[in-house]
Amino acid sequence: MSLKVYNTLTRSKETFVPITPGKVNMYVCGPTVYDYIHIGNARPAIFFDVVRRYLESTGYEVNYVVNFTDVDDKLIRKAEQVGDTVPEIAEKYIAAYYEDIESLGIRKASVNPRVTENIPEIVALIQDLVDKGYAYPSGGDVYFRTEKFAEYGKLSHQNLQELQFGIRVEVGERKESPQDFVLWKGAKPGEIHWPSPWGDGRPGWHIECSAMARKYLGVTLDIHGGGQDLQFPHHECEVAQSECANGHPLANYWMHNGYLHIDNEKMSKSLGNGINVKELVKRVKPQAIRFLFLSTHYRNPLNFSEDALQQAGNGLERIENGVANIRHRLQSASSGAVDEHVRAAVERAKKTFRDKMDDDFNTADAITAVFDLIAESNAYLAKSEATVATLELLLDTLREWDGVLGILTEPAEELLDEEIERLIEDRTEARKSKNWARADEIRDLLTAKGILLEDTPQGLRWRRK
RNA sequence: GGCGCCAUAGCCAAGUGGUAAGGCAAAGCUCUGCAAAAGCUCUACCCCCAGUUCGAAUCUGGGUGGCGCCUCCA
Repeated sequence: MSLKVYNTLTRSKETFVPITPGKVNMYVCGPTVYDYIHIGNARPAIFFDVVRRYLESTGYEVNYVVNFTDVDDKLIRKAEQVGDTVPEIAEKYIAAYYEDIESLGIRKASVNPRVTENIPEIVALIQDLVDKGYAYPSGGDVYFRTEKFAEYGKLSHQNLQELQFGIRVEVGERKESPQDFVLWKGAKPGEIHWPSPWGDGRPGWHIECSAMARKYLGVTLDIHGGGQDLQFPHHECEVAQSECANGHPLANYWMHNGYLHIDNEKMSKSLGNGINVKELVKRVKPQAIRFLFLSTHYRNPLNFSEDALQQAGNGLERIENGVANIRHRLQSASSGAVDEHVRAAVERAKKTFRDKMDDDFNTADAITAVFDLIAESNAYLAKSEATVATLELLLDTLREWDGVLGILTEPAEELLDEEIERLIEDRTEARKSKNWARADEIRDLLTAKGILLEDTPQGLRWRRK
């Protein structure tokens, strides 16, 4: 089975065929760095990280570009509020962004281009559009002449005539038509600005992605991703700009992840229900967050709640226990061939995992393959004999999957302090002499310290709870 | 006004024509000195009504309820 991707452009699942065999160019809209990222930002970050990892795991070389919008109204406002410059604000939140994505196990993109470092490319692109008659300067701004692009609306499936303008945002006075959008904004006095043929100013929001996508990945991308909320107007405008300038499709596959709600409400600043990644990872295991996000299909809305988080954490623990069970058994396993029943189960599970991921990245179903294999593994572990080869096969498989999902932590070899070591030994002695009272006393003592003791047929083991 | 999404067990959630995956939680059992881990068992008139079909959670029509976008939210 080959990879199928749901394409927003055609509203259907299509077989994925990259432009260059073996390579994938992927562009995902990144954050506007005026604040810490919240869990709504984390959803696409995690999901597209998984897309990238999966593509790589199947042999593709992925060139993954995520931009930073490091100058815009929000940054300018923030800078005014706190008395810093726009670049200072950007620097601060870009650093925070890197910390946050790392804490969530999100790998860095191949490139993270910034708007402010690509002004010449942006100006050149606007100039190109002006020259071709798709854009016009007006009062220091430059606007895109939307009705000149007949295909405008093809991505979000909107009809230009049916759109109602000015519902949410006021229509600018300098526009020829209300549906036109800004490519270059003339600077107000004192604002950060760059020179351009139309006067000092800064790029509009949409143009940056068109310019950077072209610069770093070429005129046509294999995959362009982002949150559903970007579909219109942002991505629609990108399509218009890029396709008018380049004469080629901007992207072959458009992928949009669904919204994230909090307690069944849309997450928004006005409701004050936003949750910072930084805050969250302090009290919740990052892997549990990934697990939660990946247990719902990416195009469906995801409701984020404490309850859901707790459930995800419990589910994850089952997988972690399964892995720990294998590791522990490894110490007492014998040499010998791989168990045939397990080998067959591994093959089955691998096929399921791959088929499900190939089906438009159905991570929710792929995770069931993980649970199935954990169940097989636990059953095998219950047998009196276990071979190292079999256990290694199980671990390798789980590791391979985790290379895609990123939901497991490799436990560091941790040493206990001497006092605890001594207590554990005392307890072992107490148990030998059937001094249950003393044994339980020590168990309770250690439990209070967050250390859980488990007596298994293969001997004692402990873990942190 | 236009475009679109969602509704499946107590909770989360796959499945989009062949008779309801998986996880969490709860309960019971097995194993166990105790505990943990694990295993087993158990839980669904798929929002409603009508239609198409040999067969519908799945397709069509009509409802009900919730939600989103319509020019600077991921």
